[in-house]
Amino acid sequence: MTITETSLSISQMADASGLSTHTLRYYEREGLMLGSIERASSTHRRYSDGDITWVSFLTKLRSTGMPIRDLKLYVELVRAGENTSGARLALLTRHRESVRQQLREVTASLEAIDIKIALYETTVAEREAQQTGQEQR
Amino acid sequence: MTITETSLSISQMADASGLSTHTLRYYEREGLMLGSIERASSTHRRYSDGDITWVSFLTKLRSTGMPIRDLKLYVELVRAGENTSGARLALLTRHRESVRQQLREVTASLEAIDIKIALYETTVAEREAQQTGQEQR
DNA sequence: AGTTGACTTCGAGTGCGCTTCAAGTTCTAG
DNA sequence: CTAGAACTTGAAGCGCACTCGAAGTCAACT
Repeated sequence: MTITETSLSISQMADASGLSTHTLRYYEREGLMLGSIERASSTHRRYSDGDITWVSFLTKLRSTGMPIRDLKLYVELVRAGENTSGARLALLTRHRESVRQQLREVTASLEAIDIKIALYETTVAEREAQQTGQEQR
Repeated sequence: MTITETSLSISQMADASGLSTHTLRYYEREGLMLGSIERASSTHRRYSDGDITWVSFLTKLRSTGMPIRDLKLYVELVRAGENTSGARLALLTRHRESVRQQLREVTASLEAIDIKIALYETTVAEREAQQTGQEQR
């Protein structure tokens, strides 16, 4: 049984996560990483499997609109240990509700845009038909 | 038959649109209004029915993430007249695709968050069960 | 006519999330 | 061993979309 321990350089991590190296360092500076990143050469970062998983979850929270401020709260709870699971659950549940609300709003606005598009489609089709008629004259 | 011509002050418009009076003036400054807003007292704005409809559509575009820059392009097309309907259709269609993409991404991230929440729910339930057990001792 | 509150302009300020810069250090390939 | 690419830090800068402040004008009520 071989355990494959992945360890990525910052640019590999950037590729893997879709974040820039700048953003990865920024997140670390902001205290969004669980612990301190291992340093292979005592200066160059090496990202572990755990780091990859963690950053991946951070991006899920970010892409659903959670502000950095709240990410900080969440990471602090995780660092504080198992007895904060209630608080973490509360935080995530609250966030989920806001995401759902956001989805409802975007979907509703999208419907209005759909209607507008449909309108333009008929307008454009009519204009094209008219132009074809002119060509026949 | 009575035609009810609505005409709102800026603060009424703010209430009606959900935007602040600051934002309404800002939009106007940025050239996002179709024409110039009527001035009742030659200084105080009066928003017409048409203005209300227009701002309402602007907010649909904004709430789906269209940047101000693109709103400007759109309003310029509308101002330029009927023969830009093809370009407007293209702009809106492109935006719709980006909104759909955005919805897909958020939905996917939300699923990951759902899974995490489910995990915490069992953890919290277990901790509570354990605590109850301790109380019984 | 006076007071209070809503309105005006224009420029500056804010918060967010990166992003870039500068100057130096370290790794890697030949 | 050396050249060049990749990495390091800390601070400054940027783009976006508002948001606020100051100083003054106008409206509506008593």
